[in-house]
Amino acid sequence: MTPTDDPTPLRADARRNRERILAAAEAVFAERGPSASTEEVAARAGVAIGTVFRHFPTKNDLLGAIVKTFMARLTEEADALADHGDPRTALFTFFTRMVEEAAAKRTVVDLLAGAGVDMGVAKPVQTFREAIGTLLARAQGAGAVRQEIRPDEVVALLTAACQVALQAGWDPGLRRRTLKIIFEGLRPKDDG
Amino acid sequence: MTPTDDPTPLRADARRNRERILAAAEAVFAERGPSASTEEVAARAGVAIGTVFRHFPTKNDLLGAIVKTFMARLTEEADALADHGDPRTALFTFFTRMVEEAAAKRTVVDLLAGAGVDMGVAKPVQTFREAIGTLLARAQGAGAVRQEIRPDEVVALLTAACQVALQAGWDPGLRRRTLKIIFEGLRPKDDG
DNA sequence: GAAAATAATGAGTCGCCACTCATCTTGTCA
DNA sequence: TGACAAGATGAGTGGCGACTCATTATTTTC
Repeated sequence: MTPTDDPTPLRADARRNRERILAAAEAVFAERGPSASTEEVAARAGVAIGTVFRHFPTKNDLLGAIVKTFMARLTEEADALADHGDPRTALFTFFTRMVEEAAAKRTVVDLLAGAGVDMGVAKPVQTFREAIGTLLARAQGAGAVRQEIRPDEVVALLTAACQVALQAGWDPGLRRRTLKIIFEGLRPKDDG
Repeated sequence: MTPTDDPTPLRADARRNRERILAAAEAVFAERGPSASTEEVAARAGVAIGTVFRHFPTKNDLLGAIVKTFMARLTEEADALADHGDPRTALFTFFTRMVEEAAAKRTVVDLLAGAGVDMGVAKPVQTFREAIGTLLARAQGAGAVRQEIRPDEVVALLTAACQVALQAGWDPGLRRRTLKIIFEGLRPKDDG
């Protein structure tokens, strides 16, 4: 379980380059989406193209690594809200925050919502869904969300909202109003 | 305005091929999305690749033609519902129908929601938005939708739902339940 | 401070795909 | 029916992008 006792520890320069590549890939894919070229990632990382492929044998592996990191970050955030936030608002806060970030995370949104690309991120995605489930359960316990709503539906709505947040011409006002409609749909009828 | 008095009417075989290409393109792009190759369209149409490019000088032109047709069909459908349907349910009926079709219309959904590809379909899209606006106004007039909701928000929600309907693993049950949440968000508070 | 192991380099390969054009075919019209 | 314009054909071009590998460079190790 400890990541430090790998069979063959990386050489110093290799470790450094790996980090640079991940950082560059995150930036490039965030801007240009998953179809950005590996060349561009290499250039941004200040590294030759071959080095990228040494660390990540296929482009899919690179994308998978990014998505895994991002999902972990989101899960952590959801867990923190579940532990320390107001149960009545935590789900809505998280939802809003994630949609706001969506525009900057084109790749993750595209891949999560997109065609059935697999790339071995099933486990992080599952963990993420569980974190959402916790937020939802707490909101329901506090009477802020209708009882019959299931985690799958929330994840679907969340994905949908993020997808649309990528669109051009989505000003913050429209985003806020659209989210409000979704939230109204989640709330119990008698909620003020 | 009459499309028959073009400067140079098409030859019989050209007219026939044009129709075949459009039909093939609609099918291929529906299945494989907008990244499907022009070769595949030509093959499905039973026509050489050069013929496709004679009728549609760029792939974008071909995509634009398909999208235009589809938007026109949708607009027509929305107008029909506005004229003959129950105002209380017409918007919801249309919404549901369009989302159900989304899985079969990958290209249109991708392009509508996607990056700012322009391809000269601005006018049909505008017309479509107006048709949605009519449906919405009638639903509001009948008290089936809250007054403060604007057409832009409905279009955003519609696009979002269609986007997500493309996902693998979306069974009809999940789709129905998710749409229900959205519809709850649109309805007035005191609505049964 | 070499030798050995590991990593970086980047020109090159391969396949895909939008698009072209010289040549052949077919519809049209007198 | 024959001549000509309009259209169809499909091998070819160019560019792009994922991926390879022989060579060169840098660490590590003793």
